[in-house]
Amino acid sequence: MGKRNAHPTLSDVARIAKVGVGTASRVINGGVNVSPMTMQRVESAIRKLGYLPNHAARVLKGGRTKTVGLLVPSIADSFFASCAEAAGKVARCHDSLLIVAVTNNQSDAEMGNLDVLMRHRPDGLLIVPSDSENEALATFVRKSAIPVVIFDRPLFGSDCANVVTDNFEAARNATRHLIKHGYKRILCFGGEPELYSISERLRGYRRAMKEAGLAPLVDSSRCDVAHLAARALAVHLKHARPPDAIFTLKNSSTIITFQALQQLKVPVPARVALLGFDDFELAATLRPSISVIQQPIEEVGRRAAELLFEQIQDLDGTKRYRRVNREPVVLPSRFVARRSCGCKGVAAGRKDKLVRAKQ
Amino acid sequence: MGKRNAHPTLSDVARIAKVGVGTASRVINGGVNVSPMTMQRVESAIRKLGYLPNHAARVLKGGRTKTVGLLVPSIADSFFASCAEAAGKVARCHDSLLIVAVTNNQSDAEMGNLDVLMRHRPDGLLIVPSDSENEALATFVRKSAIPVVIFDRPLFGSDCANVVTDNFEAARNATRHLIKHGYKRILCFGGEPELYSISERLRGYRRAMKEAGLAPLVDSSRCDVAHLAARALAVHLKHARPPDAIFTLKNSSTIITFQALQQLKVPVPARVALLGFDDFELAATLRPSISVIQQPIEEVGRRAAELLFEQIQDLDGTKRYRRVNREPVVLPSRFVARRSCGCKGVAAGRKDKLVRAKQ
DNA sequence: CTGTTAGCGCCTTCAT
DNA sequence: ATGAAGGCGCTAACAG
Repeated sequence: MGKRNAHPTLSDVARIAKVGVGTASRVINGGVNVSPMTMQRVESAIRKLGYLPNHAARVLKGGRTKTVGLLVPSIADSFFASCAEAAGKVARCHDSLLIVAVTNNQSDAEMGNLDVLMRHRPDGLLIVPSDSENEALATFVRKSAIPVVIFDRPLFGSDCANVVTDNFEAARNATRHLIKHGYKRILCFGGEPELYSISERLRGYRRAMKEAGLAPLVDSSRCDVAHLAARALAVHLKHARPPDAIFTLKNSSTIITFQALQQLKVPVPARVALLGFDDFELAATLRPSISVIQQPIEEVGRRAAELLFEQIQDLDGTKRYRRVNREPVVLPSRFVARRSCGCKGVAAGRKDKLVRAKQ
Repeated sequence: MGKRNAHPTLSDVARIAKVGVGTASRVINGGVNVSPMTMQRVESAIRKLGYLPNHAARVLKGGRTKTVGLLVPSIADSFFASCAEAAGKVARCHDSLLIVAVTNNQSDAEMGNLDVLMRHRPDGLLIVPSDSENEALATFVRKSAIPVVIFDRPLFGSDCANVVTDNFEAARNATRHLIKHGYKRILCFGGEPELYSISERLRGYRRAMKEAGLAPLVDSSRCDVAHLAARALAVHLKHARPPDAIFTLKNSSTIITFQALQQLKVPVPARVALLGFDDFELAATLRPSISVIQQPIEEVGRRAAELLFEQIQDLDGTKRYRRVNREPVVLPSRFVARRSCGCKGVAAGRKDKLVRAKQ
């Protein structure tokens, strides 16, 4: 029974095949300069033993670890999950695996987990910074011996590649869209403004309002909890001059707002229009369907990973890693007009493209 | 500039601190038998160098790798993403990291990725088998030198721990619920019956129907594509005796069915009731709200990981790994009555618990 | 073509 | 309390 034995080593293989370890090594590495017959013997020994190269030993020899660290706020969040999947695909193409750590958007957890991650000597790092101004993280990244790509948010003071979406422009356009519909009192709601992406969206909103000569109306009160959000909205709605449209700054805000509106029995878009940043699976199925800004989620993950592997491969050529102080890659979002903003929405019967394929 | 240098090693630290590597080693490992002064010197050297223990070297010495392999169909799927997050939390408590590989439910990719995973010598494996009857996988698992926990689905012919939900019972109960409502022609729709969990649900449905003396009505046609599903449903609805209720076997089927019904302008539940397996974020927000069976998703991931670490720790005690041929852990699902099945749903104003917290 | 050997970074005795 | 030395599994360099 070769069952549950400790892992066989290359010298086990060599012994069984009656060759030297060097030869055995050559075989697992493509078998150059090995006679066909020897090759056969070694290969059968490998099969017989169920030999698998010990990754750690290879790493120790100074090679690539064929792992990439992924440090994101959460892996259960659909946005980051999709990014992770896309990045994982790219990694697999480079024969690499993802090592995942989560931050929950907390800077202390972030640094701690980064530390743990680094012990595994990943060939590169894919990071969504919990805080774009995290000085410690920026310093770490600057000193890092391995390539790093920051995505979804920037990291100020770091000099590495960065992939984000056009939060500002997209929000500005979306707000303009609402303005074109004739709405005057557009409430900008939800989202934590300390996150860079949110603040950019907020800035886009403000800009568009200003350009149109309208007074901005912002409520950044935490709306993580549905009933709190409902209460906050109720207050706005009872105002002497209530908002005639709401622009929500993130996925969950949009959903919570919609739920609150539904609960308050406020007709959408008749009395209040709704437009959200970030698409979600059922946005087209809700009644009314929700107009949104759709970020190229998977592309964010993919591009970030591609950029990372480009740099990793650069390292193979030159001895020392030369940092390319790239301009941030800004991926365009796309406005999806559905009904909640007052548009007629997509033609009936034409199915709307979902954000991501369910399997 | 200590910038972008290769990783400093323990002997670098020792040199700077003017001590032997042995002493330096003792310091990073808790510092027993080290004088406070030496300790200081070494610690400052560590900080100065930004030293991080090389994981690979430790592994090579024969210790734990502090990594757990996670092999799932997809990480973008909300079910597995939530499982992964929960498992990751448990792993972190054990000072371990998750190495992720995806299978896309394809057996060949599965074995290949498993191979890559194993090179990293994870301390244990968390697997969702792409196919419960995958003989190769079962054999691998049986021979595996490290603990394995299979979850979400069983793996026949493997003797390891298994965490699943009560697919059969939950489906049976749900079907009974529909029957209690008085529906006679209940269509069971969607889901690929080759997946064990789906087939169990189907079995539960059949059982309940049989017990009630009703004729089962099953349509397992692929409903991955919305318009195909719509067409299939349209056919059923045009039937001389159309179904008066639909029981969908998985998340995406439920959603697609709902969309199709909406498009066909079939009133729910008035003309056709709907009940789905698996909750989803907006199930309570759709009109009508969708009654579902809610699986304890995070608990699946958590329990699987806990079971795994139990076994990993067992290994520390005994030399050899003793396989505990555990009974499968069956986690109970919960029926959530909303309106689509004909129930009055949760009290208005009471917010429904979401499947998972958005952040 | 093939065998032998020197480390990679670390931890663990074993002396001191 | 500390330093020295062996070896974990592997690859690359060198000798045959």
